[in-house]
Amino acid sequence: MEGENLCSNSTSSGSRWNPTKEQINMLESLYMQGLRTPSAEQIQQITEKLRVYGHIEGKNVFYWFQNHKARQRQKQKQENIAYLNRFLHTTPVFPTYQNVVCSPYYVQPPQSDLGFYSQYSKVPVPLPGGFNTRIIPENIGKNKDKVIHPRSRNEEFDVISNKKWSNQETLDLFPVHPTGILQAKTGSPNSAENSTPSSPSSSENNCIFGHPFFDFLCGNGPYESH
Amino acid sequence: MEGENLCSNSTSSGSRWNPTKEQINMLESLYMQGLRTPSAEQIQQITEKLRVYGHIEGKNVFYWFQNHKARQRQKQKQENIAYLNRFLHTTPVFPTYQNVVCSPYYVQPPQSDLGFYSQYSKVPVPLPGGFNTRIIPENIGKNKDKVIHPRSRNEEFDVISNKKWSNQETLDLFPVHPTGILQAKTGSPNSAENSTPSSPSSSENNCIFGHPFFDFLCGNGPYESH
DNA sequence: GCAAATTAATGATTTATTCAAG
DNA sequence: CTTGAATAAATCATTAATTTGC
Repeated sequence: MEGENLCSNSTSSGSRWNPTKEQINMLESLYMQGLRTPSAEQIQQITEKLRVYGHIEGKNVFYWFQNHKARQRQKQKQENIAYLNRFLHTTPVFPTYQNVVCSPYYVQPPQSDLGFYSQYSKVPVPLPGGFNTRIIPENIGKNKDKVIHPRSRNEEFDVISNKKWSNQETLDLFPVHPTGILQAKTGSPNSAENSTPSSPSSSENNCIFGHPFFDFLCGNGPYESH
Repeated sequence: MEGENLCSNSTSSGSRWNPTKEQINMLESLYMQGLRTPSAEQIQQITEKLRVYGHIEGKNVFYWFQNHKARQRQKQKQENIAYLNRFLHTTPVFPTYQNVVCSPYYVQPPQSDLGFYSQYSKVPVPLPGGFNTRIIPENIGKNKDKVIHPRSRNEEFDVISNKKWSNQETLDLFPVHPTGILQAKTGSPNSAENSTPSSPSSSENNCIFGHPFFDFLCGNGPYESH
């Protein structure tokens, strides 16, 4: 607990970077400030700053952000799902919002990258039940499968959506009993957490607001092929 | 104020849904949690929950999310533009980050889908400088194309070590001394240093979460936690 | 109290996507 | 339609925690 700098590789030649507490604290601090994908310049500067605490290279900083971002995202996803489940299944009343709003559950995502652009932050999020069915008003109770097509997004409102709604089986994400609490905190990294590799996602759909549902839903026919 | 339930169409036969305050509050709450494009199941459940406050159908929920998402996006876009303008025209220096970070301008993107996919929330955030170079470790210093190889990690760090990484000119993002105080740098921003659209500076923001903020930036002193 | 044996974290790589150019 | 840049997702591998037997 004392010699902090005994850091990592100072001794072990250097198999892998082993950050010191100070380094971690600072990196987390930056992350919290909103930094997500530092540019080369930023990495460089950060690295130099952190070097006073022990050996470190730019790539370590780069990887740290990559990993941290990805893992925070996973954690957040779990929490969000848990929250939603609780909401849908147990809360008769809603969090009223006036006091709440910034729900604790949703802290992470602020993705506002401070200085980066985040390529795509899509995280399909495997919804438990056979969700992702079709959301159109009409279908709201039924399901269909129609895959739409990818990439035709528009700036304003994306218009498309590609998803594959398959009817999956109900994952047990949603607890049967309302009493489930979100203790979450997964325990095993090993197992596959996201079993669904590619669930596509879609985007916002088009729906034409003037129309009574249907057309757009079902009638997605025309979309260009990219 | 009194009869909340006089909700919508109770009177007008049913021309169109007229949400009650409670319904709106709840919908917004969900939206804030990150919900963007609820699945059919979710819509169904939400609808049932909200029904206690007045007439409502699944399609209403569906449309509400569609509209709300679109409108929020528009609003955000305007704000981003406004920010950029401010940034480009007035701030010579970089927001140091220490105080800044959670920029207000960039609030929207939180997109962490609860169960939705967020297509891409790209808001490229016009980075001023010509950042966005390449951040990969290899490149971090090197330029080239040496692609490292798959799994030959023993090799030491083939190419990756960043060597040339250091010759950049120091951007003044980070104060030179770890002990620096957070008075930000205000130094000289010459280059493109900005990658962070950050906040307007407002005043207080620093210490947030228990983290030291960039000590390293400002230099509050290293301390270890735990 | 150790140190081998397990398990949990997390650093480092690889692979797949996505989108923009050409 | 092809290719390259950028990065998210998945995976691999090593280190730190912890557990367990002595």
